[in-house]
Amino acid sequence: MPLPQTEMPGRLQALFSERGIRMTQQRRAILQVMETATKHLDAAHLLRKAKRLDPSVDRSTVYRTLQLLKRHGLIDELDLMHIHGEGHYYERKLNRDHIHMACLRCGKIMEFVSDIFDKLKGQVEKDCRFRIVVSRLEIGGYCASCSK
Amino acid sequence: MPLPQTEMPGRLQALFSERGIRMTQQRRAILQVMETATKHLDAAHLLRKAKRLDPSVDRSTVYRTLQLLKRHGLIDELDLMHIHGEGHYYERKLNRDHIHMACLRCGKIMEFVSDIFDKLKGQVEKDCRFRIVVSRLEIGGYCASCSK
DNA sequence: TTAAGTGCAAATATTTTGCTGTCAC
DNA sequence: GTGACAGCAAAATATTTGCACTTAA
Repeated sequence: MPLPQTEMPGRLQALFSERGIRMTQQRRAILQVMETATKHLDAAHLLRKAKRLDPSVDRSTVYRTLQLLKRHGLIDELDLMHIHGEGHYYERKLNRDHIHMACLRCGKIMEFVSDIFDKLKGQVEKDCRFRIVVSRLEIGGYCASCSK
Repeated sequence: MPLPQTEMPGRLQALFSERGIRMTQQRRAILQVMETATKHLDAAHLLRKAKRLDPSVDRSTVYRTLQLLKRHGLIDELDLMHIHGEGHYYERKLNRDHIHMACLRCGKIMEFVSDIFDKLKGQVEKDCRFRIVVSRLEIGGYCASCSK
């Protein structure tokens, strides 16, 4: 039986103290941005938004906090087909994994949850005897409006 | 009915002339490395190997050729969970898409072909009315030997 | 012939690191 | 009090670009 792939939802700050991770003013700002973000953020955007909450936040603290969050499996790192440059995007990991689709024409990002995706991961765990920690399915192509 | 997702197999050089893409000594070297590679190469490895065939090959030509190959859908770009640094890996696109699994402990990269994966892509095309051009499923976790 | 491709060097973009001072616990 | 964390500046890594010269078709 595979372990659950994702974290329970909950406030990142609460998860930090549960795990005994030290909370700082800067981390609080960064976590708050991650929690309230409505779209996928790259490191530069995250920095800019966190600076609004706490101007002392430095770029390196953003990167160090992102590493911390990744290590704890609290966020996912995405490429989104590098639609805007070579950097990465980050999102809060929620209950259920989802697929990301990026429209190569209009740049829109769509998300999609699928039982078949879960089934596929189950197959990989079973057939390859591979214990999945993190998975990422990203698709590039043309959305309904752009392929009309 | 979705279009086929992948290129027919064939020598990259032949595909170039079919499409009227100009062939140069440097591109020939780079393509030959891509064609004969037994594992996933990053830009730096590709450059080093291409230089052995033609010492005049420059880093920028490698990047420009990679862009060309990507634009023509002849190669796939992978992250392989950034197991060694932040760069990308490249592989010849063959008949059938496959999943990449990277062991977070030993660094081994595994590939897996699955009908369920094809079915999942079919579902995305149908349910989201999204025309898929390129797709990438990368999984990080622990391989059979490492999770014993 | 000439548009496309190349090397070279420099620029850009992204991420990481060393160090010294500060703060959470 | 002390070990973990911070900012800052600089380095490291990865990729792109401008330009003048070269070459494939």
